Amino acid sequence: MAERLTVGVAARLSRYLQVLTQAKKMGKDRISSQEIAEYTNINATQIRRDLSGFGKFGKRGVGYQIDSLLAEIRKILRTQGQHNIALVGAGRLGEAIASSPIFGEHGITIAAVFDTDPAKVGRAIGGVTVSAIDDVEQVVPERNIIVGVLAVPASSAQDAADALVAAGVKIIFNYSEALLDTPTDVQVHTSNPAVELLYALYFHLT
Amino acid sequence: MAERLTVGVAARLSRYLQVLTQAKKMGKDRISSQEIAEYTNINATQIRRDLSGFGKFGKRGVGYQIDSLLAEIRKILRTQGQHNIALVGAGRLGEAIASSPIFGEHGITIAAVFDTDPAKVGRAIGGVTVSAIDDVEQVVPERNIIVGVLAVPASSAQDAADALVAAGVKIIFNYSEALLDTPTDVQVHTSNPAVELLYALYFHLT
DNA sequence: GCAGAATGTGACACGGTGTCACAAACTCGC
DNA sequence: GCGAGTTTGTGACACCGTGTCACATTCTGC
Repeated sequence: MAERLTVGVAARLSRYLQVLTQAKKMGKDRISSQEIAEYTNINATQIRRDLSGFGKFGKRGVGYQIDSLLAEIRKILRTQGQHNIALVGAGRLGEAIASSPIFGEHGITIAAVFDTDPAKVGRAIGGVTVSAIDDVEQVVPERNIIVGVLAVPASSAQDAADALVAAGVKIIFNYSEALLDTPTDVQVHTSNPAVELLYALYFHLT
Repeated sequence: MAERLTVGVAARLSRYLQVLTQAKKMGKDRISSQEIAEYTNINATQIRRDLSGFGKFGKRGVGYQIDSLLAEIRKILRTQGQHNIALVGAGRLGEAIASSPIFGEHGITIAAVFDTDPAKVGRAIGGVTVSAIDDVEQVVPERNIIVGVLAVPASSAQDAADALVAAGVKIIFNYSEALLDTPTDVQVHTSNPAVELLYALYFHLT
């Protein structure tokens, strides 16, 4: 119950969350382990085993009720409530992120947007007013934010990361190619589409 | 030599590629397994073992020469040459992707951009002229493209994917939250920041 | 030439993953 | 209400990737 999940299980559960959310949007209300397997390329037996380790969520002969399974997985991942995050960078990428419905679907709210460019401060993107980067230290603790998303050029990524860390952010999603130096208690997730692409290409070529 | 890499090894090699590329940009020319370990959270012994499986690339007491190690890893991943990719969607996200230097750094060229909006066709983004989506079937084979990147809303993602698949694309990077139905010989990589965030949150909370 | 640093590699334990097989439980049609 | 079909839940087991310790080897710099 209170055991820590292994990275593998947690990763797969997240994946199920994604599939279930979409399946629900498509109007389905039940789903079988077989169907999830088709979308995730994860073995159906493995899926059932992952889930049955936490309780009996399915009905034999029927499958899983999407709504209740979603709730169960969120409970397991302890991510049921609302989460506030901060976005740094109000450029094209920042705007694209802010206006995406993808976060809202999973209970995540972009509660603050920052930019260094004075011309952008005060404008609203995705329903949030852009603040100056200097306000980070005040706004971040105030709104209980522990996750920051960097949508800035590589050249200013480290500065932005430093500001977030100083304000108490513990998880950073870095959408620049820069490597970030951060304290060990801060998790950095760097997304590098180019490298992921090379990785995918390798498996295509073999 | 011609063995297939396991997914774990390939994933780690990609990660090294990312770190090495950045380290090179920072002006370094040598790097130790220990330094790579700090940036990747991968065990230093594991790194050395991964690399030594393919040859003796490092010098004892010194470390690895970044340039030559980059070349070796690219050789192992068989991604040395130039790769052309297609981008679908010339909105904010598409523009952000097209103008990012991240692909060029790894030998990837955005060789075509498509959009359904006639107002965007003909405009240039990231140095490439936007084509109408109907041109996909002609342009994609012509430019030897097997990778497509979807930067479109979820509602049109499936249509765009269908067009790419029909034109011969085998690998799709999906930046919408939609689940895509594709033939089994097409790899789909769906990037879902919200789900990755929940995953990261779980480990922070424990 | 010596101290220090970093690689390359053997050995080994651990745990996650894939897989087969099968009972149990549910739905549906008749 | 019965039987056919479907799908979950689970035991058992083999396999392999991963982490780790240890240590010889080799290089740099002084």
